[in-house]
Amino acid sequence: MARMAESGTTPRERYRNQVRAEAKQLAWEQIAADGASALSLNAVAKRMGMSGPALYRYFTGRDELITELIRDAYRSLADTFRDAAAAGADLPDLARALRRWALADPQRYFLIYGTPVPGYHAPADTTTISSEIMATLLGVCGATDSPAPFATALAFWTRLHGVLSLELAGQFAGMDLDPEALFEAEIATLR
Amino acid sequence: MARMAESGTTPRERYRNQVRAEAKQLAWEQIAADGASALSLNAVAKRMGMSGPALYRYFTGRDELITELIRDAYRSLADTFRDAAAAGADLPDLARALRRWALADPQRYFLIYGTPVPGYHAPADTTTISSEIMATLLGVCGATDSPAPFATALAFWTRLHGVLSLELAGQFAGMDLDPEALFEAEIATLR
DNA sequence: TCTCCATGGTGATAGCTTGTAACGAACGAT
DNA sequence: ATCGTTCGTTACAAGCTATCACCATGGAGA
Repeated sequence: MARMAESGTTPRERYRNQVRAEAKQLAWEQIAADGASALSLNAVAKRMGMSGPALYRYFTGRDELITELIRDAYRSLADTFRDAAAAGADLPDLARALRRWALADPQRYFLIYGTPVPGYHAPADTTTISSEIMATLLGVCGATDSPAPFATALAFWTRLHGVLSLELAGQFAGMDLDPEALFEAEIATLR
Repeated sequence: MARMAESGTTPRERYRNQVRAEAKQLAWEQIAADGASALSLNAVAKRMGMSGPALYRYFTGRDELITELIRDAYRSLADTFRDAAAAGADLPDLARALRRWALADPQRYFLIYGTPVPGYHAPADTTTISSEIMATLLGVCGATDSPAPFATALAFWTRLHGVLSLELAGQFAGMDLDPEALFEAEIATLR
């Protein structure tokens, strides 16, 4: 075993990472189609051309795969926020970036902010990324010299999650509403 | 077959309703403990002392049981709102009644306003009850002579759902926050 | 180059789930 | 008392998670 520069550049590890990545990709598709509760390791494995238990060489079980997806979702949102902030976004810009990110894959949003599973406890590093997200948000609130940055950040979080999650859940369906206008209206309340 | 006054007062129907009610009760307990996705017809049946497939005489399948629970949840919330409104509640009172109702059984709240299952389509009568809930809310908004009742009702819905769902999901866990104070602060924004 | 072992893939198996089918018992209406 | 609907049972198919034993392969070192 050559230990090899510690970054996974061993041919074996490269292949391993490739398989894991492909599995996660298919898992995302399955989740987008039928929701997280319908995610099946077996189905993913078969779609990859290998038989059931093979995937257990790559993930200890269904839980680890889902946890990995949750981690990726957090990471993706954190990156989106970081990029927006780095580009000099103000609060409305950040809000719209959030909505775009959520609309791109609603189930990904719900994986983070949706109905919690009573038994599940998020691993430490996801809560770390969560803090990173809040920190970025707080930074933008501070840069916009709002009177109370922390209160503004909280309002950003709770109010935008309110409209956004209801929109994504399709709760505005029947009633004749424009979700985007509603979202913009909530943005306008943030100071 | 005696057709009997059309209300289920036939001994057979009484028993049937009883079994259905007990099954739903156990289902609620199971959902409160492990979430809706972990609801198992089999487990409910066994807990009732009867063997697996017996429950299929009472529910066409898992979906019908869950749909029934969703219906009951809507009904319960509609009643809570109706009672509050009848007791002359103003907007803050109604908001606090909502929070109490949600905290009493978070999974019941999420059954209505939580992560949607991509395939599932709610039956017509639940959307009817949903409208009833919105109507009650709109009525209270009108009675409090707010400038724009509909806009106020919408803000009530989206903002309170925002804080409440994050609280119920445990998203405020790590950070040193008082959910009730946060909820009250959002109430104060409703005019 | 050859050996050898960790790695990866397979089928078999246990135990759970949803649901259907076939059979027998019980209950109630006539 | 009879007779048919309803109810509960066991048996079964198909799917899932997850573990196991076994076999092939590929890369690291001699």
